[in-house]
Amino acid sequence: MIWYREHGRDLPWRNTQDPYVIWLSEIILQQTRVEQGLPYFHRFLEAFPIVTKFAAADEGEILRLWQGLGYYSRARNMHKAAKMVVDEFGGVFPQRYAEAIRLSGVGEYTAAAIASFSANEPKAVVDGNVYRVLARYFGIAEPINSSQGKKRFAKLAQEVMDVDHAATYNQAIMDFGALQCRPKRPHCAGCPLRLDCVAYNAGSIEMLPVKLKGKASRDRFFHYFIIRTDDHILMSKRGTADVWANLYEFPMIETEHDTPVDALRGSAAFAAHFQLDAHLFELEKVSKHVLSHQNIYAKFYILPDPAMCHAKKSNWTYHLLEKIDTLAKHKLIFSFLEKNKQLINPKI
DNA sequence: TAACCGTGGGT
DNA sequence: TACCCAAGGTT
Repeated sequence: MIWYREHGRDLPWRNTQDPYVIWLSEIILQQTRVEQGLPYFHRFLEAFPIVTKFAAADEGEILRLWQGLGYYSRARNMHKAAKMVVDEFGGVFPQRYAEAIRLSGVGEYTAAAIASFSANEPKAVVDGNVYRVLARYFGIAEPINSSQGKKRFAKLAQEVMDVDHAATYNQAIMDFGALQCRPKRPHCAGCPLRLDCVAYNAGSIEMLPVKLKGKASRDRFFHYFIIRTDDHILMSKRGTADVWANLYEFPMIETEHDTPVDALRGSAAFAAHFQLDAHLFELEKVSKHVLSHQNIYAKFYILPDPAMCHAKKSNWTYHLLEKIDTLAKHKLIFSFLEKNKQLINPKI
């Protein structure tokens, strides 16, 4: 397609038919901008040039490489998937849709991407770009995030795809959505499809696609405690049932409402872990972190005397100060560490 | 099936 | 500012 040759972006995973490399790039790019994902793609490919190396790594190393990308379940699912490739496919990464979709973290979109880009299997990709292009071109006002809408768009995408050029078609329609039929201020004036575009002719480009709104975010209040000896610092590994699963952070207490330090020190949760007369230095004002479905208000405190922490939870463990770089942490923590290096490393 | 899962950039 | 969006998937 001429348009693609002129405007398509030259990205490293486009010049390969290796399903492992395609899988790597597709998982990294889920809900992620190319500019943000690109360095991670290179980082992972360098650390794990083949899928068997990925499978052999430990989860901590993978999460550490993933640190900062968000949606950390993608990293854990990749590890599972790599092990599945070794155990169930003899270490040969599957190219077919029916096989790829069995892998953890690989859904319909990613399986279609792997199958079409690696083997030209005629499976249409349906991502945010495709929803937008189809909704506008065919003038479909059905919500793209309702279950019925998803089925309708998936069916339509498969019907209109060029089955003889699956890889090129899939790449092209996504590029078309990203660059030409973009969300805001699309380039309709010079669009080669505008004469047949239902939404363009109806003047409803800006209204499509339709997306149902989710419910509002909830507010959460996190209180983090910096507890260190001369050469160690107490860190806590998060559980699996909540945000930032399996990542490390400082020991913390969550409160139901915005809680001033004095009220915090009087709380049962505080008494469960700390001496009641423990000194507490408040470090920063509350910082707000907006996540997908929650607003997290975080405060940091220093507990100058580590002995005042008398009851450590089983997931609270001391780590050498010089080793905390090797722990996978979420953004709230590693950006705090970045801003407060002198607190953690007195040698600086 | 609707809720949940991060982070960053654009408007 | 507050919201939308970005190469989605799992439970």
